[in-house]
Amino acid sequence: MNFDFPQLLKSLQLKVTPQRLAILEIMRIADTYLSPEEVQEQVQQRANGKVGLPTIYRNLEELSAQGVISKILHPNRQLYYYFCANRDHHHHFVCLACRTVQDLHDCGCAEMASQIDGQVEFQIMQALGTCRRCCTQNA
Amino acid sequence: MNFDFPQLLKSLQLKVTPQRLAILEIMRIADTYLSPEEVQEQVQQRANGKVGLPTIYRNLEELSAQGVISKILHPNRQLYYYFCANRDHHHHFVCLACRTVQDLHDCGCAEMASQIDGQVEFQIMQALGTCRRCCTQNA
DNA sequence: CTATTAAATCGAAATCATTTCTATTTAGAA
DNA sequence: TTCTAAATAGAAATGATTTCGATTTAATAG
Repeated sequence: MNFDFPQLLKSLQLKVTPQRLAILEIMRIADTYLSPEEVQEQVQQRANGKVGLPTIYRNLEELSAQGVISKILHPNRQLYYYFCANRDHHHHFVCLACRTVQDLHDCGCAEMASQIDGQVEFQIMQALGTCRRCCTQNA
Repeated sequence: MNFDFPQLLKSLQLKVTPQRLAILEIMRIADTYLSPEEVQEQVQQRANGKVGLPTIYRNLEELSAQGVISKILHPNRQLYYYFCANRDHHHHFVCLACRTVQDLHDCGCAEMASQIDGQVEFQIMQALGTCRRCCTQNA
């Protein structure tokens, strides 16, 4: 992963705006997944200024579409986002209690794809639950 | 799959209401996935009477939670439901064009689960795209 | 068959995450 | 510096989904 965000944005043909840089930086240092509103709060704290929620939504979606951050589908039907430096093909296990994310490497994606009679455009593979740490604490 | 819906409902400790039976029947005969509103329309046509949307939503969710029908997460963020007679562990490939659903058998779920350091509560595995038939037609 | 009761339904209204809209600003190219 | 397409801001709209209270009903027991 390229941590030179200005350059990263340029390579994606996106303008280098302070808002985008702030969003990327917040996402990078977060160690849990965040909701758009949480991203807004933290961006505003950091920048000491206002950033509109539509801007947050738009950028998170763009960055997610470009594969820079990953989207998390929560059972509560809200969207969350997570910055993952790992560029290899992999999936996530999401702890709903502490909001941490584990990378999962081995998967059957290729095997599954080979069974599909058509062209895959979206693929969702995600496990959600309670990580061992949280399981232990609540036991 | 048990197609004796009254008995099925009893086994799930759900009351056997005309609304539930109508929903199950509509889902069973549908050959594509349906939105809650579409289920409502078809239920009302069939029953020649009104059924409230909250009833539809509640029942689809209950039946989905019990594994009787499966939920489809659409990129447009709406929920759709699909009745699948196949009771074995499997996943789906969903055609966004014609709304048909293919069963996918081989998957790496077990392998993925074994990597997870925690307890899985929800697992989403779904591929969406365009089936071969639709690919061909639009080419 | 009737009484009872918890579950289910109805319809209206509320919710609220997300998106749209339009005016304004700004990054980046010329 | 000028220009322009892209990006942002703020307010407002959207619309799928959920909640609420009142009413009905399925199912059990007498």
